[in-house]
Amino acid sequence: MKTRLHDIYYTLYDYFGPQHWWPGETLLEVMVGAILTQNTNWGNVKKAIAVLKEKDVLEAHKLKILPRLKLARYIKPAGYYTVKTTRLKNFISFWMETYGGNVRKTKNIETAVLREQLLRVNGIGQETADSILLYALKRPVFVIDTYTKRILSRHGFINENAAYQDAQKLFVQNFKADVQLFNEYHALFVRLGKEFCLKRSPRCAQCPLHAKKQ
DNA sequence: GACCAGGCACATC
DNA sequence: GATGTGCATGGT
Repeated sequence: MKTRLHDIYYTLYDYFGPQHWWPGETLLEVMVGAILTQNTNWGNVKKAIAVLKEKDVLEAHKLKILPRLKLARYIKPAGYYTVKTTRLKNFISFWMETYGGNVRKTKNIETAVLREQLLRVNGIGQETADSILLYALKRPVFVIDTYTKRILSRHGFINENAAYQDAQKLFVQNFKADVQLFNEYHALFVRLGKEFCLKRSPRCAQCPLHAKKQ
């Protein structure tokens, strides 16, 4: 059954086109990016990732043995570099110890189990876990971030202080699980958020969703 | 110089 | 369970 959430998807897709998410050449780059981008502008994350590439350490086994002080220095442009160093180290330990850094070993693990394992890693919350699940491990979970929440509440789907699950439930109930759709839809929300729904943006009324209603 | 950015954990009540 | 706070860089 078609709902307004379907209409919004097509409106955004027509307006912006495909977003080609997640930007990243390897699985690990996507995972690392998911942690580095926590409450951080993507432009800063790109700088940090560029340094990791330049230093040739953007591989699980290399990050595993990289001294914390060096890692902290490399990721400095992404901000919060002390906590993020710990978070990256925690994640890499989990990834290496549980799956040997090998995505094929996750093949027979249920998405819900993987999600719980990720959430148990200190420094990985719901959004980061879901980003890793969707964009790195290709599991059909919908990622809820600040922009998505803001847009959903501004359009009356949830209230402003709704829980993560409340927002996520909307997509579980209205769409059948589809990695490509969830990938594109979330990326489109972020694009819309960046361009039109900034906190003090005077452009909110001009966004393609508002324009279409009139 | 203020404000913002693709969160999360921890302290405190 | 809700609410507040620290974490930090770089662009606008």
